[in-house]
Amino acid sequence: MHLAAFDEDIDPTEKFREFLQTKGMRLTPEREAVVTAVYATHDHFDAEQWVANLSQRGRKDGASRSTIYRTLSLLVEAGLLRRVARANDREVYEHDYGYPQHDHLICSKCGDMIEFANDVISETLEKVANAHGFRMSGHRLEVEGVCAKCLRPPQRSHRRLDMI
Amino acid sequence: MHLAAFDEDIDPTEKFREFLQTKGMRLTPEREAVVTAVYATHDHFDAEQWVANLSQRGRKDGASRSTIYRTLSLLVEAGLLRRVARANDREVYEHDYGYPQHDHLICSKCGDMIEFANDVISETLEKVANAHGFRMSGHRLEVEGVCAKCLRPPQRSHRRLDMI
DNA sequence: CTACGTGCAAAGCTTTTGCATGGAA
DNA sequence: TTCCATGCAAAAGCTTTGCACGTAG
Repeated sequence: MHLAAFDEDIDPTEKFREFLQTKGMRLTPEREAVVTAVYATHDHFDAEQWVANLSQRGRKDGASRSTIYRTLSLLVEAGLLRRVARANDREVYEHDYGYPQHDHLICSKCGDMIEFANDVISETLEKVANAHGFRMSGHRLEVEGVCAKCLRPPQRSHRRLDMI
Repeated sequence: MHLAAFDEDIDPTEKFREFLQTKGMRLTPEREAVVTAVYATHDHFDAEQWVANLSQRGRKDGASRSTIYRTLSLLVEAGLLRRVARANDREVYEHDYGYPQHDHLICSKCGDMIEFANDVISETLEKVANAHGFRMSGHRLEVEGVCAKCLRPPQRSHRRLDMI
């Protein structure tokens, strides 16, 4: 699946530097540490996860809590990250650059977030927005329910239902 | 537009009382004050709005902050309310009983929430969920962007752009 | 030398909770 | 008398901010 387009082949750090430049800001070692860290894998994450990780490291390899929060906001502004849901009262982030648009099924039992891509939804939203003269810049769709894994009755203890 | 179905013709307070009974709880004057208040109009609202309003009133006509928060959660459980978005760091609620399913366009300029109903979206979500063996219980869809009103250049002060 | 950045600690906010008091059944 | 409820004040928990100090250009 190759969805890369126009500017999506330069790496996130570079894209971030460009964004910062347009705002008269610099790509500091701390900011770079944050981009590198969050782009190392395509997992969903929240701010505290990286605070725990990055605020321990040496000076030029990590960043403080304040800097992490400030940088995450900048990354969202830059179009590199997307605030995609909320779990345990924390904002959940994910990459918004270099990956195809998608939404999530969120399991209320185990918290798992299952990604799915569906063109019908985005097309429909376009139409609805147009019909209202609304200029859509993005959306956030959280589908709540129980995932297949959690629906399967526990294998260990049979007959558990009888206990209820 | 008459969408009322099976049990949707008894009033919210009564439905709440039934729900509470199944949990061995009572419909107190405080709880009743909350249901009545939030069901008086079909507007979107957040908890603090009603804290400001109801916590001022006399004993049996209002409710304290704690009771309001606790009651709102019960109303969500009961299927009477739905947490539909988040604005200014507050949970936004709306009726989930007696009104057809819908989602929202949220203007990032003025904060306005425009309701829209679209069957294609719910149908698509059903399909996606089924395909993943996911039992969907609901969803939350927030479409971000700028509404028609805010897109129109301000009429009052012409040439405002020159001032920037 | 001037502006931008960082880190720390404190503040800000919404929402939740512990606890003592009060009331319904 | 036994639970369920309320209200108050405090706690919790994430995120933001004021401020003093550094440092790049």
